[in-house]
Amino acid sequence: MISLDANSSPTPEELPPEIGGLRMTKQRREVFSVVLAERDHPTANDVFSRSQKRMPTISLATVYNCLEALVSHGLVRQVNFEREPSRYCPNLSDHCHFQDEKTGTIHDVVFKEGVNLADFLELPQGTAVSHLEISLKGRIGSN
Amino acid sequence: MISLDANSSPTPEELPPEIGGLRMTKQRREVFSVVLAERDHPTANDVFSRSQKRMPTISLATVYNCLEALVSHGLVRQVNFEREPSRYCPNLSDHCHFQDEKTGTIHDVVFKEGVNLADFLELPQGTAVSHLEISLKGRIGSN
DNA sequence: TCTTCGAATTAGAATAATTCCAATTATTGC
DNA sequence: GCAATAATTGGAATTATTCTAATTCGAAGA
Repeated sequence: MISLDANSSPTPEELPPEIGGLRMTKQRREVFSVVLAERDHPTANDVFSRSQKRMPTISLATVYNCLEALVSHGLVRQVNFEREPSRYCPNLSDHCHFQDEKTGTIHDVVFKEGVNLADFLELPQGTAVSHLEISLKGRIGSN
Repeated sequence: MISLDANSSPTPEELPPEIGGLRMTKQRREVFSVVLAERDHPTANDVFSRSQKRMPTISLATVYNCLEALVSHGLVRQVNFEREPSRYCPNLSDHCHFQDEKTGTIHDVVFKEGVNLADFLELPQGTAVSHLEISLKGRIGSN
């Protein structure tokens, strides 16, 4: 699996020819490595401009295509806050997101050990949840 | 307060001149009564076309203005599912939303008695959550 | 009742994120 | 190396939403 080591992330060249069933191309490697590199929940546009540094010919449409491919193969998570542009997150562990209202910064928030949906939601019986998104907004500390 | 009785919802004329600090106008009454009338999480466009039935001169911009006024005064909730158009919900009780992937229908899901955020989230200390949105997607029953 | 003045409404233009399209370019399997 | 297939590209199109500037409304005071 692709490591999320905080101190080092793979360069595009280090990524294998296939990940999780998704055939990697030069552009997909570039985009994926950009998303892996900084855990700051970049928008498609952010990814685009960062990718352009190494690959000036990449197009925004391709960035969208690559992100969609990565998301649909479960390699990257798409994060939405209300009607803001989607953001992308390489952290695949179970977590949700908190946005600091002051700065706009998004922080990962993990679930407490061993909790699961049915513990806090009155789900109608027979529901199979395939997708869950929890988004928090607020202030942090003394801000 | 405005009742959410399942069997009857106020006509625009029945709404008072001011609700929750928001001065009501003809259009705001119309829009509000439309949102109160059917709990099917309509989009702004849905609200627009329903409003046009009684008030053919209302404009889409006004519907957006009214919805925004109602939302910012806490009379209506804005509901987002990924990048779909926003929907509007008159249910002000603490709840979240489940979207049936088959039909697109959105159902309200209530929290279990007495649960609160801190019970299931590892929130960094000092965070004040001002806004929370939980969106589920999946299949229901035998669908 | 008449006037005034801020707020609300309106139509239409503008914006911005995202998707689509048709043409080109890569890549894979033979 | 050569089809066949898939990915990339630039630009146009789409679409939800917001903005703008002009008009209209409505409450409050004269």
